[in-house]
Amino acid sequence: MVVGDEAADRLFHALADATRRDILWRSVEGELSVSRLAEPYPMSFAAVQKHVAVLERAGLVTKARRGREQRVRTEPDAVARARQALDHLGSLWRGRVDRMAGLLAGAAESASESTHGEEGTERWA
Amino acid sequence: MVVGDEAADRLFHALADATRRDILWRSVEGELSVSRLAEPYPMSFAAVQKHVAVLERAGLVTKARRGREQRVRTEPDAVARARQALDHLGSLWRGRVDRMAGLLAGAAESASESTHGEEGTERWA
DNA sequence: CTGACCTACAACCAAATGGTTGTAGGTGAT
DNA sequence: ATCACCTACAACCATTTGGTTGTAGGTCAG
Repeated sequence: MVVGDEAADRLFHALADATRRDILWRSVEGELSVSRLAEPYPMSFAAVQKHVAVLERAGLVTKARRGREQRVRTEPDAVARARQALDHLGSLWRGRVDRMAGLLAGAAESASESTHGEEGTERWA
Repeated sequence: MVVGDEAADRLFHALADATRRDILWRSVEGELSVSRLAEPYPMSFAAVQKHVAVLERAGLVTKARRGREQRVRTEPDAVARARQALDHLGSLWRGRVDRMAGLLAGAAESASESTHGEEGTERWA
């Protein structure tokens, strides 16, 4: 593990399963109990429980006791973090294109710091 | 697999590993050969080869023969797709908040189609 | 042609994943 | 108190994953 970002590992891993994404989708629309969430899926309740646990460890959802059931709520900050990561990747790519365009154009503005490298910035914000 | 979106599975799974993210990051900055990419990591060349294969199956990178080596290039469209997916999730969440705010405010603009449900839209675009 | 290098792929292995069933602890209603 | 329900968690199993080594095919330089 060269870059060692456990949080991003958990985040993307949690998103890398259709059932979990579906759970997340449905949790966005309203807080549901775990058993209510489990109903549509062709698997045991325990399996869904595990999926929710994965989402929870990734910080994508939180559980809150509401009487005897436990309601699952999405945590939008985590989603925003994942988006930010991909945004950053996109900006890197755009930066590369800009740099190449700059080379082709003859490197007019050589003093610009935005193309300097940016090695010090955190990779995942 | 309730929603059955294999592409999203592969996409997020590919992103769910620090080494693969690092490879992707470095590939954005410039096309490198597989062996050049493999150099920094404390694992065998074959292991890195497998990581690149995972990124390739996810559509995140493509390989192009350049003489005897094979240069790895990032495919920005796939990154954009992943971002779109998370954007959609974010917009769903925002929509829910708006809907709740609307309920609290007394549902002034009831004719708005933006809060109607949107069940027909593809989940991953 | 030979040797060095880059790549591809198979075989194998330990560990993690995704699923199951079973058991047990709380909570609410009767 | 009892019953029904929701949840948590352990034990277990098949498959996948991430890593290894080894073998083999191309491609460039000498």
